[in-house]
Amino acid sequence: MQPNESLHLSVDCVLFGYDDDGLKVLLINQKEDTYAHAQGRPMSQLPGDLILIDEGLEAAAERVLFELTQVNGVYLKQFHAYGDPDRVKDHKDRAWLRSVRTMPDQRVITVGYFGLVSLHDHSPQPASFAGGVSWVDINEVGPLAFDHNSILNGAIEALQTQLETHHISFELLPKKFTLSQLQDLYETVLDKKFDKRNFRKNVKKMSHVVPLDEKQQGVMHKPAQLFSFNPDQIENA
Amino acid sequence: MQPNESLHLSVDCVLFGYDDDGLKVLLINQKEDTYAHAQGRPMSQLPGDLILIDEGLEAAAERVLFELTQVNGVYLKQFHAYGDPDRVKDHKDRAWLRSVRTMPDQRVITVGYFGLVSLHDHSPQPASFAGGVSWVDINEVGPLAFDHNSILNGAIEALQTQLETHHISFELLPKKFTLSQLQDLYETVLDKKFDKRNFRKNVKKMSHVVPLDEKQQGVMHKPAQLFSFNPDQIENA
DNA sequence: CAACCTAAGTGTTGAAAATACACTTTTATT
DNA sequence: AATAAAAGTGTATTTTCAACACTTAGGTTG
Repeated sequence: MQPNESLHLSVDCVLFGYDDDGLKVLLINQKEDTYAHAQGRPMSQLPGDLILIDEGLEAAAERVLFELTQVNGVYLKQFHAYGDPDRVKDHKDRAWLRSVRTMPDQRVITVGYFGLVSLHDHSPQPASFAGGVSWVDINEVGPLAFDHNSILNGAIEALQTQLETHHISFELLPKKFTLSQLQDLYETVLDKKFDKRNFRKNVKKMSHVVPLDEKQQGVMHKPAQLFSFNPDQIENA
Repeated sequence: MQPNESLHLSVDCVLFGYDDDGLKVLLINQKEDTYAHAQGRPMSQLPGDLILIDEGLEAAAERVLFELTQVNGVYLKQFHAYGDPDRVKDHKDRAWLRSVRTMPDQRVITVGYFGLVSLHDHSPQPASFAGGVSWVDINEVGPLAFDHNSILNGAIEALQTQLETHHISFELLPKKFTLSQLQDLYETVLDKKFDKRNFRKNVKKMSHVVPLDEKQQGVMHKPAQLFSFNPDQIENA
């Protein structure tokens, strides 16, 4: 038997964006004339694409994100491969596939990457040509096409794990940030509350979080000290 | 452009076996007439195979392991996908590929799974037809074909992480085991020493490790109490 | 059967880390 | 000058972690 003679491979990207009003994911709304339906409504999906014949997996993920957001150099991490033979065979998804693929019935294995961008400084706007691309609050994501809800869940778990084990928070914050912003980030991503004083005690131990000679301005309360990350100091523990 | 019109997908399995003299990996020695060379010696590789057209990823990994060991139901966990476009293009690997593949020049993306078996009770012997399959001590693995050394390293890291976060040690131990065996397992896998008394204090807190009314026999020292795992009691924390 | 060998088994103490908790300060606004 | 809003700060308690040495049970040996 000729194995996997027609088997396709894609990457799907879960791009997390964070700002002061929460954690969001970049989703694509399927176009009007081609969309799939869930309870009569058009569906969204994660950005993704088939990988090119000579392209590495991470390179493919970078390409997909760049095409959508024009942003380069986002933090990207592979988290899981999804290969259920029927993962693109659901009825609701077939119509859309027929409209965009030359071989819509092919099995597709996909490798999931999650990416992190800060929406504070510069909001990477969805590239103009990419109609229907939008940031959706992580708690307001409805049913997605294919198995994208479970891919999203996998990405959220991976993000939570990494936030606790690696030092990636600065990927989601502005270059200068307050300790309250840092704490809000942890609370949002990990979905639990921290004690303010204890949290700050822990931050003081992190040598890569450095205080600046600068304060918040224009706020109608005591202005907070600003901090930044020194990536050189990230201790790999 | 037609993307990935000829791109292959495989699974590679890192099967860890454990017994009282250490942690081993199942490796395949490439056959005499087809082998690749490293410094003039035949090379080994991880067991793996192209996935079949209608087969799930985990199913493919199970099949590969069953064909080699005749053992079913081993603990299996996906840990990473490897997709460097050149990962099977090294000169030393080409000869072997030409001898076993109909399309030896195709790019192959592979998904890595690691598996766990205890070599205490029943040693799963390499299936007879699979010539040149053997258990190699984890510290004595030489250069492997393709990128299999880095896949192996990825598997070891994943195993270490999981041992500390999930309760998987019983997959590597006999059904009845002593606390010294359990400690040896942790020390071998994590490559560090533990204090005996502190280790045993921690084990007493694990509700899924239950003492039996049974002791070791035939040892020329104080016989140890036997324990077993109660998988129902594994608290998912 | 006594001496001996081997690994099993067992508690305490001090240090470090994690938790719980409430008031004062600084700025902008009215 | 009073007010509103979030920033910033210290201590006492509990829990966890780390270090450390002798006694016990069974088998073997002379």
